[in-house]
Amino acid sequence: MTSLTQIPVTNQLLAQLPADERDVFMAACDTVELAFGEVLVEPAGQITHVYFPLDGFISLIAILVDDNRLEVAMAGREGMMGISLVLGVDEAPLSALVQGAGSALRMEAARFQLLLLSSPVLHQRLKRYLYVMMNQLARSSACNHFHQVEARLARWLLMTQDRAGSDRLQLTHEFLAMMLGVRRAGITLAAIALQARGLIHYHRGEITVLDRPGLIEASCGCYTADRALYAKVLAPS
Amino acid sequence: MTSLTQIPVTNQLLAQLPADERDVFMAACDTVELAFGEVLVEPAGQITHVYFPLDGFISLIAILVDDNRLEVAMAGREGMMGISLVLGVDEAPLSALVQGAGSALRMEAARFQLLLLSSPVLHQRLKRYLYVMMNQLARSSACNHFHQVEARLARWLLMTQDRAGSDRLQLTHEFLAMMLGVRRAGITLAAIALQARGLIHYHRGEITVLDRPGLIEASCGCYTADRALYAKVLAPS
DNA sequence: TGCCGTCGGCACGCTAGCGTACATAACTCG
DNA sequence: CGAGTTATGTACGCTAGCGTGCCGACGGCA
Repeated sequence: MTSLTQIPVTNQLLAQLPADERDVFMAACDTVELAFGEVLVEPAGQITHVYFPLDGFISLIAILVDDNRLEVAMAGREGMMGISLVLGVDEAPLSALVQGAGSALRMEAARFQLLLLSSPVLHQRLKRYLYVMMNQLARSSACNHFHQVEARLARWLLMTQDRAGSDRLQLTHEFLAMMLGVRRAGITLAAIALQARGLIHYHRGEITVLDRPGLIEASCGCYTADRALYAKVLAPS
Repeated sequence: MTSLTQIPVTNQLLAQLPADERDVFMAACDTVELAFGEVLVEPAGQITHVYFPLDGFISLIAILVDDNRLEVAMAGREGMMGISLVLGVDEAPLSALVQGAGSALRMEAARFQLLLLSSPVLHQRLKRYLYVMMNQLARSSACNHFHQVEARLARWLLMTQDRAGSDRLQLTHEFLAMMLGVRRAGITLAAIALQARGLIHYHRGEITVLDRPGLIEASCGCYTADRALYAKVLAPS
């Protein structure tokens, strides 16, 4: 637990709350560091805390009964982890893996559910976030099915860059392969192609985004569509 | 055209409500017939009504900006259409296509949102339904990515049979291809394989399920997983 | 009875991505 | 510096599914 004063509240779900609601809410949070690779919750496990990332970010991963796994969503400073509690269910549907180290605001689950009752603006905002997530899940479903690895990789890098807030991403091909549900060798080929086009540069576990507009063009429209929906539904009112 | 059993004309989201809540709710509904092929709402369109299917059922289809489309969920008598309103958003995220003709209870959107405020049990139940849907979306995402057409077809037939309440399904290969996001020829091959194993029989637009346990075995575990989650989260309390 | 639209079987070459395996290169740490 | 570990490049044959097109069979309807 560290002091709140160090880090500005950059979580976009909390940033625009009315001052009174936000103060009460923040006072009930503590700030924690998320370590890369940390597993915050396993599927069917109990959600003990909610997390509002500040500069860390989290991959939400579906695990099938045959143990195939695929990243289905990401939660960074635009979102939160533990959204199921808004629906009154404290069982985690997905695995949550810290993908970018950094800080997050954390609150105990029971306290969160209580506070929600007296925070109408936050509550409404989280419901809208849930709506966006459902859409993104649906879109990802089709995207993963139809689009090629290179375009999906481009999309994924853009999503990660947004949440990392940096053009340098700590990512190995191996890790990317897990996220996209493809072979490591498949990522290597796609990465080579993106690098040859001057869109990224990478070297031993670090990928640098060189040409963001170019990367957007190389990605499928799903990246832009997701962003547009988020902006529309969660615009500051 | 008959089923093995008489269909109970009840929607499972409404069936177990306390009598007072249910009576109020039902009184505000009217019963409508859903015609096969009818499009209840287009993505980005406004949700004007919610539907609680009785023996009809609806496919929810994601449409990408490049016009690829894929069924991502189904709503039959176990569910509803228009769930976004529970989140306070009256814009449809997905296309809703009537896939099985039949009846449904319908209510105007504004009235639904009002009634929700005075129906705590229904409200809680619908939030739980939303939780199940999110899970199913996530699972489908991975399923569509990893599993083969034959297994996915088996899963899809089982899901459809549950909602149709009959072992005879009106389905062409063409239609199935659209739902699963594959070629018509791909469905033909998968259907031939399932028929050769004695699990189904089909003939010009009608598929009969012959061996349900066998079909479950031929499907990926995703069918069973979805059912188990629904049963757990939406069990009669 | 014959016509025609719909439905399903099948075949062709093609491509993306698979599973696997091995080689090199770059860092880490003793 | 040298040994071990990690990250990436690449190659092989293989498979599922693609896009397309054609054909026959069925069945509704005149």
